[in-house]
Amino acid sequence: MKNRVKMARLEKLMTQQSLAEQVNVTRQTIGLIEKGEYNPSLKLCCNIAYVLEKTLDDLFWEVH
Amino acid sequence: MKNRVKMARLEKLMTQQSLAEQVNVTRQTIGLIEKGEYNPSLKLCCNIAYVLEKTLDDLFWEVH
DNA sequence: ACATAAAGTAAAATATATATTACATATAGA
DNA sequence: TCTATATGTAATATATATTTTACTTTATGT
Repeated sequence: MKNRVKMARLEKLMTQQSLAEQVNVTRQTIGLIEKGEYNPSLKLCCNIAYVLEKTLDDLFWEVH
Repeated sequence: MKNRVKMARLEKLMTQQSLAEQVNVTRQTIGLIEKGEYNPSLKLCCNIAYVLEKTLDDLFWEVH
């Protein structure tokens, strides 16, 4: 579950904590998603994408 | 969690059962996802998109 | 050197996605 | 009418995402 969340977050100069608050999860959840160790829910992915002003494909899609 | 899975599946003349088998979940899971009653995992969304030859955005993204 | 913010990490608890089993309904074909 | 296929739906069980709490590390500023 590699993704581009961390890059997109840093581009917006946003901390894990503030991203977490805006999408209503804990800092730990964001950390694990960025590390690729979680398989997050679609709803959470959408919320993250929305806050970071990206789309699902931008952050999570990879051509097989 | 509205989405366009059912449309994409029908376009490929594929049954819930066969889609389910190709992404390794049960028929019921596909049915509930199509109804929008589940909040599927990212991994499952990616697998569905891959089998249906779509991207995440094609099937699951909606502009807020 | 000290303090603070940000991030890494881990164990246990909780919430929920998904599986399993089972039964019902609708439709199309023989 | 009978049969088979596809789908809808529900209850219970299981796997796992996410929370909670807590400790640690790293960097930055004073």
